[in-house]
Amino acid sequence: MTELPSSFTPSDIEGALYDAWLKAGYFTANPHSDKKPFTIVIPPPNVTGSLHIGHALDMTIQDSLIRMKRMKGFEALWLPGMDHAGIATQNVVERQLAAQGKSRHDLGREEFVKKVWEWKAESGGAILNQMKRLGASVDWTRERFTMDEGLSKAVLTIFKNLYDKGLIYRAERIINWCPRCLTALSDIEVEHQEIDGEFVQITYGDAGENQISIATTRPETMLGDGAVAVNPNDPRYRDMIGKTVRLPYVDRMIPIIADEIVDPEFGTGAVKVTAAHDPNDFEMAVRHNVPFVVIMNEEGVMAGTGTQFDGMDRFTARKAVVEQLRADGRIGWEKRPYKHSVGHCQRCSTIVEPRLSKQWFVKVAPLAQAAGDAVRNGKVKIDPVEMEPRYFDWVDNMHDWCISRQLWWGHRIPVWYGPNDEMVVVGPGESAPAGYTQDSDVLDTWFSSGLWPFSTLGWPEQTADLKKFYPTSVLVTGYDILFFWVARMMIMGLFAMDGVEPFGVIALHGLVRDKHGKKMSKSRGNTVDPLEFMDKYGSDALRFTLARGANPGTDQALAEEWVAGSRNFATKLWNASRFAMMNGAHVNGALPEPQTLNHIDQWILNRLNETITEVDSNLEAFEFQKACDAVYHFAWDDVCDWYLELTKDVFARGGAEAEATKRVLGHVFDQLLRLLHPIMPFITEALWKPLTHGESLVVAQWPVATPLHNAESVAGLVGDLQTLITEIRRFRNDQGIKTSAKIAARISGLTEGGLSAYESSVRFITKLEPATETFNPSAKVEIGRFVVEFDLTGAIDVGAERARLTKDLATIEKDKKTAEVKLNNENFMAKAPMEVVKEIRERLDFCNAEIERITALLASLPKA
RNA sequence: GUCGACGUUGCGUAAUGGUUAGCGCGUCAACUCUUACCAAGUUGGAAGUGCGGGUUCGAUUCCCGUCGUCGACCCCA
Repeated sequence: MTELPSSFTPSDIEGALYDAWLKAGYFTANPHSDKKPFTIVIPPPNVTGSLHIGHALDMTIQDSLIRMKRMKGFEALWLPGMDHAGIATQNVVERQLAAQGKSRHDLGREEFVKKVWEWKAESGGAILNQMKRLGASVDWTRERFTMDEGLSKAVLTIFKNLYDKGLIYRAERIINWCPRCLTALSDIEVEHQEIDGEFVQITYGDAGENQISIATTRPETMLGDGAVAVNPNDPRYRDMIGKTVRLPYVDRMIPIIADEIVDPEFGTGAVKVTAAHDPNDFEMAVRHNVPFVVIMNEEGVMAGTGTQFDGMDRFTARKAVVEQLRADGRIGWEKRPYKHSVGHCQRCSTIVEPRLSKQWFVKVAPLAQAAGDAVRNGKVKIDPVEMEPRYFDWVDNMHDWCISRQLWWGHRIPVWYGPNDEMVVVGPGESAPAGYTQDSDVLDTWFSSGLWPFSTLGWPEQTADLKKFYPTSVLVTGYDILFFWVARMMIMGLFAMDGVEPFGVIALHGLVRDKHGKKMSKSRGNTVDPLEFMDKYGSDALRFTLARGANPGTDQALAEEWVAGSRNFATKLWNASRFAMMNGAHVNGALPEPQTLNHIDQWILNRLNETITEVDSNLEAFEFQKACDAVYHFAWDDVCDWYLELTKDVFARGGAEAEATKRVLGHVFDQLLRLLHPIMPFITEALWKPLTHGESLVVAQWPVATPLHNAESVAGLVGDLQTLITEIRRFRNDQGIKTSAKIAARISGLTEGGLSAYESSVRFITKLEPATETFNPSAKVEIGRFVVEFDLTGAIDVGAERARLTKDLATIEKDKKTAEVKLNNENFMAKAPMEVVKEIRERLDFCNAEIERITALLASLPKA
């Protein structure tokens, strides 16, 4: 009945199955259906990106949820897309131009942007095809890009709305400036790194005038100083407050001011105030009316100081300034190297220059308040809850958000300036008055990706999609971007959608680390390529490995061996299904009434039900590891190792019992494959179709548990059967009897134990022949109420048997002692709960019985 | 600097105030047998709660300290 090849080759089936799914339109959501919606928007990967193992994990989780919900009858929408990644993308294209000896300025803005679109068409979005390899059941008909027309309109709309409400403003501030990318950066685009710098004491003022020593790590910025600050309570400097001191080289008199923020213990206790090149100094300058002196151009080159240092790069100038100071005897102590942490551009690692400039900002306080409240009042749940403090930490302490970028690739700020400094914000469909020119900057990419959960559904239009699928059900992402992106979506979603949250649950997972729990990085050389793993072991194996390692909010380790292990699981599943089908497993007609089935069939149905419950509840709770473990052990241990082995004897005997078992076997595999489908979509589909002749697992119904009445007694009976078989196997193993060797044995106690019907199965599995007339029992194993006597005709290894029994005895005696100590402890007896005391008493009784039994067995062994 | 997390067999992890601390990979041993599975499989085995103190009848679990690892945030010029 089946043509399944004898081994499983993932690459033979994956591509074809995915194409068939697409062709059938299974992933396309219908906004007009009566089904309840279940929506996930993909955290949009970068248009320049390619699939790394973190994406693979993120997508595996999302796909598993979506596929399960789809099977449960939800109108499931998983919406894919990408963001335009302003700086990263612009850098890629600029690098290409640089290779031809050109810069973007040679092309001009319009041509350059055209070039970027061309690049996107040619090489952007490689990751989308890689998602297909993974089996992602996303709705490709709804693929979105943050620079699309619709999403751009959303950006304009929200900009205007925020501006009109006074939540966007333009101001001159100190911002993080990258002198290489020539753009402003937000706080989160700056990475702090420890570097070896210098810390130098410098004396200001000439002999005969006021003099004061400051200390700095950035000597070159002295040229832009507007004041020197001291602590008002510092006795060393109290008399100097209010006086002025001469700043060398620029020959400017600057005041000595007093500010509490100055730490008398640090450095010299006197701080230079460079208002235009340091955020703290900026604050102080505002408090004390210190002038802002800009001493560098946008490329970080000294300019406008009127000194010999003009034209030098900031780091060259640093050396030159120190040399000059030293020559002039103004240097006191010098600490070099001086380790301190300095901000670097996330994209190009250039040291960030704090720079005074006019930028656009979002006033986040009221918005962040709402974003925090949505979680505080339970509208949005963060899973796991332990991650909540991190979220609050962030949203409750957010600085205003600098959203303008001096780039060409991105959404251009919709503000136009008139000839006399007039300013208008131009919304969608509006146009600027004649003679106005548009702001040349673009918006931060996060500004548009913050709109993702609703801009992708058509907002600001009131589309059917928006009505059906917003708010989205769950957002799945790594905890590492909880603040970067999630907080921004909360802010934007609550604002744009009148307080309706963008998602109900934020399900956070961890990072994928290497086998030893170390962070993967190119410099460490411990990165892994998900595509390579898919090639070698199949997508299902990679998905299963990732899902099986995923505990909410915690990092997971990954090693190639684990992926190979999952591949082995897939192979096992393949062969077990082949076995089932070869033996006539089917799903035709109703499942027989459980009470008409043999105990083994009843037992496996019950284990199936338990597994369904476990998998279902754990998937719903994002407990992927537990769900995977449950289905893995059911499939391998219960089904393959026990059930299939036990059916062999049933099939060999044939008859009505075998016919019933074929139906049960079909049902078990049918349901097992459904359960596993969200996590391993390909192999399950490939097996399920020939087994059931159904249309597709993608649209098959999710299993529902139907517990049996006598589950417990059946479980007890099969448990006894398993113990009996295991003990016989162990005996055979201890005795060094070959697996294939058949030996004669007499089994007693089966009738009393309720297992008389299974003697044939036991003998089949353990290769025991019935006792004949010449049977000569030479060894005995007691297993509870069962006794197995073997005819080994002198072949018994008494030493091995004695060693084993002695060891068992020691273990049980230790247990007995533990129990006795407790029971003899007056405090324990007085204070421990009754159930616990009862348990310990029963334990003691059990130990005594075991000791008696083992002792007797030892005594019965022939002397060595 | 501030805050946080974590320390369970060789490695990665799970659970738990009270029977015998579970699982995967690895490892050791034996086997590969009639109806599935040899880049595999079967069977059996060995091996673990960092250290010190406290609370408790009882701590791997709760508390404190310590050591170690990792992370986040911030920054003092």
